[in-house]
Amino acid sequence: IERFIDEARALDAIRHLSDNRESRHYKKKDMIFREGDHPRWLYFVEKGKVKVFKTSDDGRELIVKVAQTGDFLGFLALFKEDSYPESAAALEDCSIKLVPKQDFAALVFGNRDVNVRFIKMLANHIAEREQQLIELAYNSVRKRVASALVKLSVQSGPSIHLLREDMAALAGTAKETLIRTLTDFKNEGLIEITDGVILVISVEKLKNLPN
Amino acid sequence: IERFIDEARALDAIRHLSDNRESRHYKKKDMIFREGDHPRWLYFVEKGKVKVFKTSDDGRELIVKVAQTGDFLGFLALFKEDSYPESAAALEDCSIKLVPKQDFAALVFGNRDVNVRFIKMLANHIAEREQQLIELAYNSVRKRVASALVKLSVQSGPSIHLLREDMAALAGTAKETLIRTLTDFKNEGLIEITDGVILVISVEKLKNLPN
DNA sequence: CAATACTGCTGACCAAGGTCATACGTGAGG
DNA sequence: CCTCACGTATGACCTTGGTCAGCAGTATTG
Repeated sequence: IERFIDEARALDAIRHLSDNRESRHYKKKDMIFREGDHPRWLYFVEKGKVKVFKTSDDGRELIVKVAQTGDFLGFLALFKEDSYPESAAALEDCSIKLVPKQDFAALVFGNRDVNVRFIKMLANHIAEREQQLIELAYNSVRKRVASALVKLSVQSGPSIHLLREDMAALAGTAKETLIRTLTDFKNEGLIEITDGVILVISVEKLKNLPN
Repeated sequence: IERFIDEARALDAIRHLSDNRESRHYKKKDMIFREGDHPRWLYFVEKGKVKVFKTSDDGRELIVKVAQTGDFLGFLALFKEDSYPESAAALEDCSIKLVPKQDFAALVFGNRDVNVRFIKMLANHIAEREQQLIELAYNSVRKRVASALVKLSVQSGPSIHLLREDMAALAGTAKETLIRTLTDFKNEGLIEITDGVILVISVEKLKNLPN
């Protein structure tokens, strides 16, 4: 399959996609799009962190992904052609570029390198979601919280600045249970907490948690 | 995006992909491929039902999808280019055609209609998995079992012939709990059970279960 | 034909974790 | 300056559902 793609060329084309677009500013907690909305743009995160989440019937949130600088949002709806299957909101102040969906589609279908790259990205997303599925199904809250901490620290460094409510939504548990688990980890020396900001001490131990 | 695709032509090309391939026979419970295996073929289900599942660290199964006649299996690994992120096994005797992965790749990247169709399919898969994610995270076992029954009856009729163990793996719960939930549903008149075969009586009530 | 799986089902028990209530500290606004 | 909103933290309680055990019925094997 490698013969189908020039990785560098693809990334280049994708990067140019967001050039010269008007960028919009969102403040912490602002909604970017809502489950059910009709898609008009593809969103490119220029700066800041964004949560992508689904809401259950009784209003509880599950964060499916934390996107940040360089990530695209909302590409799913472009191919379902009806409405977003998820919502997105700013976790901190951020600036986001809006790419008209036609431009994105034209690039994906007009440029073979981008096309292959995009398919790979979709395939990775599926694999990622399936991994989350077994974890949610059969792992204890303790392991899920640990896994969330590891993911966060891998993608944006050991210092994690997130609302407890959002961390809970990321681990798929209740806020109180998350807090208790964090204090456990603190007492076990796996993390430190100062002014609500979590500092991951031992990624390795968090990864290889028993039970 | 519709301007990019001729739906009928795509389906036609895809159907031809599996023509003139040697078909292999699997008996109930035979493994088709294992998580971690290296992919060589794409699998096309000619006849029978197949479970696609992941296994947790402690050996418990979560069925991610029940595939059947007309479905393709194992396409994920073709684009991750390393190994299957899931396993597949026959739920009943079935015959499956093996398509060399190069042929599939050539079709996907050589035929625009198929390309668009395939991307849509991947996008739908992601949306589907995300739906499963919130359900697993925040719905009671009762609702998850109901949802599994609905999905199964929608895709292959009201009469469900599955091992309790597999139904449990589909709902992400323990075998015993699944059985208890089924007898509840039976007592409430939502399903009937004769010789272990489940007959769904009221899909609507199962869909709109409270709590 | 006996013996040993395998599958469906039920009971008893217990722990993980969700819910509700409350308290404390901090920052914003009147 | 007081009050209110918000975020973190902890305690008490109780439900959901997982685990272990046992049993009956049927299929499979030597």
